[in-house]
Amino acid sequence: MVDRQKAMQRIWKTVGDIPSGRVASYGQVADLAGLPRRARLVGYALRVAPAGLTLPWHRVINAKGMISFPKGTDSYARQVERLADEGIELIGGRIDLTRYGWTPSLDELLWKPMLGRDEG
DNA sequence: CCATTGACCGGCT
DNA sequence: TAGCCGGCCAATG
Repeated sequence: MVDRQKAMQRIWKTVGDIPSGRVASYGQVADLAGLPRRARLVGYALRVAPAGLTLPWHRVINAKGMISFPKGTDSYARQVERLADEGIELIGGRIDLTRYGWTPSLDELLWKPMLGRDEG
């Protein structure tokens, strides 16, 4: 249906739509990008993303609410720090999805501005 | 072409 | 919380 390249572009766009202070799972990003069951492709797309493309990759975590990089790696540390900068903290290595999980409204799905939204 | 390896997911124990 | 399993899809040897 969708070319791999096109699919990845959709993924990059969707990731770019995740508001600051919120997180989305790989599966959720795939779903919002119109690519159900393609969570793994999201991970791949982020990995091969062009260096010139600045994406909020740190806002993408796995469905368990945990960072998918092995703990102790530099990547893991960077992600934790970036999340902390946005007020997102880990408790027991996990992020509270009910609190920080991105729940895009219909408006957000239709017109996709990069306006930050106030958070509770 | 088969096997292995991922920035994954959901269900079950 | 932690582990195992089957499903999923793309890249690599």
